[in-house]
Amino acid sequence: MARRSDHNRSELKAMAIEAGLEIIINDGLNALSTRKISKKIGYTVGTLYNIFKNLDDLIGQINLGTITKMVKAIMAQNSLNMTREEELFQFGYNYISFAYNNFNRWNALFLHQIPEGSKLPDKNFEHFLELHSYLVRTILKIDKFSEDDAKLHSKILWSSVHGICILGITQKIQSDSEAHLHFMLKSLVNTQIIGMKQILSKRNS
Amino acid sequence: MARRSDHNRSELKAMAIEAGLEIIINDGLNALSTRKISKKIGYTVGTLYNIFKNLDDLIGQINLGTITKMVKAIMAQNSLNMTREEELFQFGYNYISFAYNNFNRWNALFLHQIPEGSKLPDKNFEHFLELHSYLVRTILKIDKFSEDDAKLHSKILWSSVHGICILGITQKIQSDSEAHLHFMLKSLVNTQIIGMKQILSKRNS
DNA sequence: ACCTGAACACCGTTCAAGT
DNA sequence: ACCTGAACACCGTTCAAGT
Repeated sequence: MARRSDHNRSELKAMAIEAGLEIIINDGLNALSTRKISKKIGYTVGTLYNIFKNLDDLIGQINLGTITKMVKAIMAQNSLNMTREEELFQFGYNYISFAYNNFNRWNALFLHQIPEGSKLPDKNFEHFLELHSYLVRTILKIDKFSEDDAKLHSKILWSSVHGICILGITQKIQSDSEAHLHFMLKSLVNTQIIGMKQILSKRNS
Repeated sequence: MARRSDHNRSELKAMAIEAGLEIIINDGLNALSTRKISKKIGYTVGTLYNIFKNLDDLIGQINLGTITKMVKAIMAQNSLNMTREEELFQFGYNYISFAYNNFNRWNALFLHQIPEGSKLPDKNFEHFLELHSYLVRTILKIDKFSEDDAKLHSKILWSSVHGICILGITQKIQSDSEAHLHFMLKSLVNTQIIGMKQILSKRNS
């Protein structure tokens, strides 16, 4: 048997990614398996290995879609008539909202850790670059920061927002609602901006 | 066959936890299996199910040990001749150091997510309470914060430190060394403290 | 009471064999 | 060239049967 060719290579790929995504959304990354995907798309497991290197590769491609969607969602409702400070807050707000409303999908980005060898950064995360440089640009507009300072602060802010997000949503700090996460975020951004400005003005005096 | 009784219940429990911990430390949580543990301790899988409810339970007990060790490590070198600010920094420093130097073990705390049902907070994390309240007390000494403010800021600081830690160590933000994580931490704590004070003094004026 | 061995229903991955 | 089916080496969990 073989060579059904009901679907070409790229169709199969799209079907597999779609099917896998559905499983992740409904039951989380840990519920995902090659066998479930193949059953869903009506092909044998072997077929998946014609298209993907292995399960890690497949998950990576699913996650790439999530990252793309996330970048869009975060950039979407930004920067009309906002102060710089509001822009930073909005960024965090969007980050948290996406995570909260797409939890399994978002969580899969961080649960998926490629085995050992490659201590290289996950290629997928380079697609957040647009967001990173948006943050840097916004910080640069707030005050006379050096490029290095802005990069540093943007990484700190990004990480902090992520920390609130992951610990809050997975209930590792007491935090009862999305609203409360946004409240923490508000305070974080406020203190961070004020502190950044202060340090800068002290250094320059 | 059966009833070897070479080891009593609590010995078996300790052996299983020890064996499991070793696997996690060497190869990460994803490499852990009941079958590997049982082989290591020289008993059948079935035996593990006399002692633990299931694998999640077993992992939970391994993680409890990690949390205990982590709390000790963080509290150990604290608060002699330090300013409040230094104490906060030292807290984060210890947090990051522990994570960096016990990565697989520390990471297991966050990779292990209990299936679905219980949206209750992971009982294990209540053992961080000592650290949380230490943070709150330290913040209260920095300035005239209300109890609520101190709790809020301690949660934010904790989360932010965690965010730097997890994104830095797993290479999701560009950060090349433990030293650089400490550098980010330094900046975070500085800006956070200054910001907190400023907001407080503005509110009171 | 404690432990085993076998069973069940799952995994990821490979590959000879079919069309 | 594409797909299958079977195989291999693994999983978590249960439980009758032995001591």
